Amino acid sequence: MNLSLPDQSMHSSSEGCIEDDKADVMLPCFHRNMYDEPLASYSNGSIISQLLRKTIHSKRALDESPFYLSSSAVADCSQEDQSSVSSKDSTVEAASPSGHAPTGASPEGEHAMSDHLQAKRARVENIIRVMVGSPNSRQHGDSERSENEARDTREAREAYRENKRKQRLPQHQEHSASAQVSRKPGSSSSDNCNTKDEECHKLKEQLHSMQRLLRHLQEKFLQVYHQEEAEYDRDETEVGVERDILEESTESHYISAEDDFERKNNRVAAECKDRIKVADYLVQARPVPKQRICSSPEMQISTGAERKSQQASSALDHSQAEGVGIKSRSLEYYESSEAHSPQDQTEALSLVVRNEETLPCAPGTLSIQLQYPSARQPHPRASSQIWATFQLRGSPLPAPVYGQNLPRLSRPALGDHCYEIQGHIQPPRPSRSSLLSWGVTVDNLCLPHVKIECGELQGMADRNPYIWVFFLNINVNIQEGLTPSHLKKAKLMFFYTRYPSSNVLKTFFPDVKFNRCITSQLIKWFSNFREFYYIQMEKFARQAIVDGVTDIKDMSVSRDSELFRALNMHYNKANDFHVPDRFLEVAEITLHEFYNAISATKDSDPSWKKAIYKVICKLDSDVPEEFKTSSYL
DNA sequence: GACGACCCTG
DNA sequence: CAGGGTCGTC
Repeated sequence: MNLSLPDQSMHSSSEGCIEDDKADVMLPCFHRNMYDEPLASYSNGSIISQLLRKTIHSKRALDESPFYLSSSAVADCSQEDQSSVSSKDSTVEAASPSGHAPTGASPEGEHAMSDHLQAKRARVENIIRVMVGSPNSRQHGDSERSENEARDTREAREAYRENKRKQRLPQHQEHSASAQVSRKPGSSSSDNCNTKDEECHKLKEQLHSMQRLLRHLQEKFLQVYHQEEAEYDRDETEVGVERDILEESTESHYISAEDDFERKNNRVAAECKDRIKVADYLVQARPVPKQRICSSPEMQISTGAERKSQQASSALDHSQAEGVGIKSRSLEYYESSEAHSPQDQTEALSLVVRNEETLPCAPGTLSIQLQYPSARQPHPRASSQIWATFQLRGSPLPAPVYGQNLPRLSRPALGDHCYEIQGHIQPPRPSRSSLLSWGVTVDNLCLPHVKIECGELQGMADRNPYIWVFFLNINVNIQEGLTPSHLKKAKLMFFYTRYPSSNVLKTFFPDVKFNRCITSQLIKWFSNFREFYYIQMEKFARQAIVDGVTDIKDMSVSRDSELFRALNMHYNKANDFHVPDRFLEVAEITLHEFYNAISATKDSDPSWKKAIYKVICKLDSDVPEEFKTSSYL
């Protein structure tokens, strides 16, 4: 078994390098969807929303990144699209490979067009109108402009009654109208060929304008992502939830935001506030029978095939099928090589067991709180975020809850705007009847309600693309507790730092609500890691001496060496993480330190290792920023 | 005395 | 990996 896989860098395996991906952010969307797929596939909402959804899905590296949409970006594209719309020359026939005979593009020629073609044109214009300005936007300030445009269009094409009718359709009918577009095959005469070519050209221009918009949005996204990496203070956003929500609608803090965008932003905020019961949204848990937990582990464990299948599902599939950006999934832990069934997890549960004996467990509730960011947010652009805090309520929650597999946010396969809850709430010891109330999977716990709420949001987003600004930044935090994933993350962090400070731990476990116990436990973890590390070093150093090694130059640590394999197996059991070269260097230095000390018989001193510890402590390196992402693993 | 690191044990 | 004991530091 080759334990050193140079190509399995953490950047490429889980997130992808941001810089590398930057150029291709939208390619999957446009290369495939924009030109190849029929527009009917976007019938479930605005095309922009759908495209954003797909595009975002292709950019998983931007998870949890702050994002804001500058008004200039919107204005640019809107202007382009508006002009395209007002050209009144677009049609979906442009995408048809069949081609049709040309026709005159003059008003006279248009009048000669068949009613059928006119109807199609009207529908296409309607689609474009949906893309350019949402009904919500029209309601709040663009209505005059839209109506004027519509009136101009009608005046220019008096004969287009169909067009008139379509443009007056209420928003819920617009979707169905747009869905009809590509279902009707073209049947125009050959006289329309020139017009169609021109319309084809116009439509492509509109598509390109949308492409530019998306590129602009994603550049902004990346820009903010990089600027905010080290600045975010989660605690600031967790307090004063409702007050902040209220304040948010009147306070905008975008550095480069212009009035237009701020107005839209506040409008969306107000809309969210009205339509969502933001704070204190409690969903009652529904306990499931004990047998379901104890005797049906397959219900809790996703097989590899299942997981692949789940991950293969696109964001569109999930979103359209369920209308929600939050899904549950079996905990990654159970799919890893560390444990293959709940019963395998035993040793790490002592804390939980200890607590559950003193804390009665009643049916839990899952609180979903969508928060607008605090006005005290240190970074102005962070005010474009919504925080969705998942919090267990309703009964004493065993704390710390390490080993209990609380739902956690994970980098989703669904897209950056779609967050999922992974894991299950289940008693760590299924045999304990006192914990049956926790024996509910997240699926059964609350997701139907969550879906409803998120479905509302998504529906809003479909009608108003601007709300995607907020969707993109929904973040989910569990309130407290360390999960097996946190342990795995800590082990990987050990490759960089053997002596992390509590501040470092807090920084790199942003989804953990720190208290004294949590901090101690994390520190204890690293203490255990060090213990294993130094034991291995001493063992191999002594073995080298026994083997007759006389020069430390003969003691190197490579990815093929037995020492590295032992360490890698301990900290990176799944071997899905590319251990940094620096760790090999530190390991080699440590090995040499032990060798030299033992050779000098310093080990007769009871505290002979302390000098080595001091040396190794200084070799700590910075943990990559990527580890700050709670769903990094 | 609180806290953390280390050591040892299970 | 957790718990308990010891020791050093503040």
